[in-house]
Amino acid sequence: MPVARPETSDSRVIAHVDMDCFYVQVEQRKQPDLRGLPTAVVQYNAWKGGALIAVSYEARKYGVKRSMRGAESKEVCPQIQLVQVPVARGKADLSTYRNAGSEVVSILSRKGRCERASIDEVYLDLTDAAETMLAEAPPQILEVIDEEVLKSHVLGLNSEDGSNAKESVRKWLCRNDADRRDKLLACGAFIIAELRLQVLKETEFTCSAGIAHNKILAKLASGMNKPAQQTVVPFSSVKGLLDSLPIKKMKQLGGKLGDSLQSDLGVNTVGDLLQFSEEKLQERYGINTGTWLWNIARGISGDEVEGRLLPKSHGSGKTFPGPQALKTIASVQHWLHELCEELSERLQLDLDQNKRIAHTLVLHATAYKVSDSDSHKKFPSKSCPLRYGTAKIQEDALSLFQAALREYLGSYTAKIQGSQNNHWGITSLSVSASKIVPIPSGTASITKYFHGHLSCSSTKQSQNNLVEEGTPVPPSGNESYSEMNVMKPQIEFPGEETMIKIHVALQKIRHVMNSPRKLYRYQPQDIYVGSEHCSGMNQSQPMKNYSAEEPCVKLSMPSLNRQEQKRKAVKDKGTCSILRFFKNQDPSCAPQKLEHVENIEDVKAPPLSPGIQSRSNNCLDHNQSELPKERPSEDAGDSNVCGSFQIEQRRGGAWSYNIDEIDPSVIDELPPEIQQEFRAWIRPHKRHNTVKRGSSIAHYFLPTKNT
DNA sequence: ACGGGTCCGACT
DNA sequence: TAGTCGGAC
Repeated sequence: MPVARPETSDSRVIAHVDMDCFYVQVEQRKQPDLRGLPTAVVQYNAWKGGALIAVSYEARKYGVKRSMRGAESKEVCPQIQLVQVPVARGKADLSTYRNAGSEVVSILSRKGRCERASIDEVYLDLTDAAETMLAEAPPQILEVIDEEVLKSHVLGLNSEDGSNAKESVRKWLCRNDADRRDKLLACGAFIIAELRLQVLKETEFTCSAGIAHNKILAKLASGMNKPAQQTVVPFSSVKGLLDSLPIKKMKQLGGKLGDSLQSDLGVNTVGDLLQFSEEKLQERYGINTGTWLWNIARGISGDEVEGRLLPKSHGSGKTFPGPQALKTIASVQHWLHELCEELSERLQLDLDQNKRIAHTLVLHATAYKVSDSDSHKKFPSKSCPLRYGTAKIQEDALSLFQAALREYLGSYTAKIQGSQNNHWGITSLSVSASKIVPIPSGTASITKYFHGHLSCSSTKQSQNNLVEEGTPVPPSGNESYSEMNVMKPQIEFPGEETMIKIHVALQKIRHVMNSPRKLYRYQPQDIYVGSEHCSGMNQSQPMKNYSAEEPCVKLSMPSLNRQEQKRKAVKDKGTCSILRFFKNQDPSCAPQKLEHVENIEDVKAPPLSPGIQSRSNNCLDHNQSELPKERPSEDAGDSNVCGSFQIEQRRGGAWSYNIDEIDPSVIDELPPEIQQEFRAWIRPHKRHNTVKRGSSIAHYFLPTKNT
């Protein structure tokens, strides 16, 4: 449960963007003939036409639902087009959808801090962008307002149905006497409309969005008008919205907690929660959940947009329902091999593209067992340090499985392994990789080291230059990789093996030194400090309070000043409206190659100053890490790169990270300047509260909760 | 005997 | 910490 920040006057601008039936859209882009037709994506066509995992809005009109079987959907909608999920290694392969999701994230992350919430959803913190717009180009001064903005739904606006809806939206957007918080939301609506249009132009995907003062309300709103629409929740509409909102509609309350609220407390709407004191809720649901509920009832949530563009883990799994259950070790091994191969491939991609390393391998399975006293026992999960290389992962996964199976079967040990057994069956298997952290390129000496190989002599100076051109560096010295990427194209790596040694060794040190992030629970008299206790060396947490003079945001906003100019540029293609965008596309045509569509940056942001301009192109500052870059053309198999991992791992007694276990000889092999930094890391570090809070400390102060 | 395959976060 | 569990898409 996210920490709720009891900020009653939250003036952030948060957006939630939700792709419309995303998998369907991905398939429709691949196969444009399917556009406009009732379509669904199914996987595993074998049994009853496969299971639907995404349904187009055309198909939904016929009553087709997710979780129908393909055959079932044909019954209610005979003309439905069913597209199969790609299969690789005998299992569903979602990589095309993951990649499509990344395309979207890379666009949405241009205007502010961006959090990849799932394969097809993101949160954006547009506060700074909206502030800037309000200061420099508030809606009132705009002569022309984009169609897409006028089509926003504004909750609580009395004429939502009237024919003059657009006119009333326009009035709301431009109200001069409005609450400042609502003015900011209005700016957010402009920014989001533009981003959604940009997504459409560059990817052909439509999405819906919600704009509100916090994540949970934005999320709620984004689902209210779909597809291809956006919904704003003005501050003054929150109470009215929540009063009548069925409790289970709220994120996090759709499951057992929502059930309990209904049956145990008789709470049917979010508004009903208002009757209960915080203490009462805490008493029943615990201190965290209780406080969270109390706040949610009031539309309050301090959950922050994280600034993370990449997933935190990778997994690959498959179910083997009923009769297909695996009953021999050999078959388990076979499937583990398939799953591990996929996982390994994705890990290798992540390493190549994002310079990240996963540290933990986890095996999950479900199983059944016949006639045993505790046949209901769950199959335990097992994990171990992750060694790179497909074969290693396969080997380790199998060991984990066997350990888990022994535990699962208990005293009841199976003797026969070769052939069928009658005691147990495996109904699902999955392997996943977690604790994925960037390889440490941010530390000064390593950056220097790289830079040295770029034939820049003065290391200190070059470091500074890099920092200036790259991303603002959080004081903790672990940041995103913009700087690496800046130089990447030219780098001759100084021997990949050496580098990997450095990385792994540094990772271990960090691993040891990182204390787990503590949940900071709000107490009324407290100052809010988020969850930032020990962000020091953690995987770069974004600065929550990056300074107001972020060049990136500043720069992108003048584009809104040039609203009209931009309109003209776009107008040539017809209109800004998303619906009209599609009308203008000849459905019989092959999809346009969008790579060649003119970059809107060029249209809207004529060069200001060269230095700044280049920054705006690299506008990832709010975000922890970069999106995957183009796939390197060279094949990324299990290369020699992995070899050095293993050497290193073996020497250290690889099964637990202990700082004492780091082989000093590894360090000795490193270049001198890195050695030095290394030893500094090993020494007790004092980076506790050096986190720069920036000028807006006030941001962290809370009004005392009244009443 | 499940929508399947993944992700995430809290709790202990 | 590793492992479990719940929730969501």
